[in-house]
Amino acid sequence: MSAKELRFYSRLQIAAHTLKKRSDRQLLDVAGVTTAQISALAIVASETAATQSMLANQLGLNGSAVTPMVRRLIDMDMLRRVRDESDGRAWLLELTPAGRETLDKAALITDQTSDAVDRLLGKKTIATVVAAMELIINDLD
Amino acid sequence: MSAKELRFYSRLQIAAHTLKKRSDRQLLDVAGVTTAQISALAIVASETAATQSMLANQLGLNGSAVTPMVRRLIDMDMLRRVRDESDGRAWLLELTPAGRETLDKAALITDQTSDAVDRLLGKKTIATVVAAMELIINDLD
DNA sequence: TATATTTAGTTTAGTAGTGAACTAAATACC
DNA sequence: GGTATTTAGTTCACTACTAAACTAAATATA
Repeated sequence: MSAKELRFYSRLQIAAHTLKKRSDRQLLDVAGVTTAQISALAIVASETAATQSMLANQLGLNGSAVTPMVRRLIDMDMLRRVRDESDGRAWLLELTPAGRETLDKAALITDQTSDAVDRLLGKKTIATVVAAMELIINDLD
Repeated sequence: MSAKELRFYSRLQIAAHTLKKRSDRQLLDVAGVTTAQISALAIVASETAATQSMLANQLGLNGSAVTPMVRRLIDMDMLRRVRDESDGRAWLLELTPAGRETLDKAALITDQTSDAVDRLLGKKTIATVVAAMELIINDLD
């Protein structure tokens, strides 16, 4: 059966959306942030010199989506930004203590979700799906 | 490797978003509609008595998302709606000739995307991924 | 039959994304 | 060194989603 016959596109979109909805609900409840915001905080935490364009790149987003997202995180006191000394156009992003605390609190939820996915799909299927997602992200002409 | 270690959630979200972005661009260019709108039109076309709650259900959306989506499609003259005789709360949705024409035109693009996915992933992987997405949609507690 | 509950759809305020057009800094190039 | 191009970020108008609170019709129940 082909991608068309199996309605690959629809099922991928609906599954991603269903999982996002569930995670957003739990995260908002426990840590007061959305999954998109946690993704951004996680990237900033893992990079020594995070900029907005790096964020856009790693999240697969347009730069214009990152501007309001960073603004909201700054308003929430999760993130701080300073001008990059070596590039007057760029901002360097860093976590505030509150941002780090939120990231830790959120990990309790995201780990639970991962465990549920492990139980539901099994390691072999997870590896196959992740490899397929990598191909779609990087190699779809 | 577990879902957590492989960052299953992130990769699923980014792949779904990347594919959506690409499809939206092509569809808007050729048929003047988005992938979300085509999904809605496709469901209305396949059901004999489509209502908004059925649409919400099949798309995994909240009902409140469907109201403005249907309104836009009616404004674009792709969809018509009439009160359900047997249930005074519900609307019955049907395609206009322009809606059917758009759906046909869009199929040229969505088929191309499916073909690209077929070449990129292969039938076996596609079947595995679709089965995994079904599990996430239906069986994630 | 009257009341309670469920179901279909809407409204509102907020988050999250797009693409296009823009400013300003950095870089390439002749 | 001056011009052209690229890159970082912003703004704008738009689509698209959420949860919560709502109206009104349908259904269940005491």
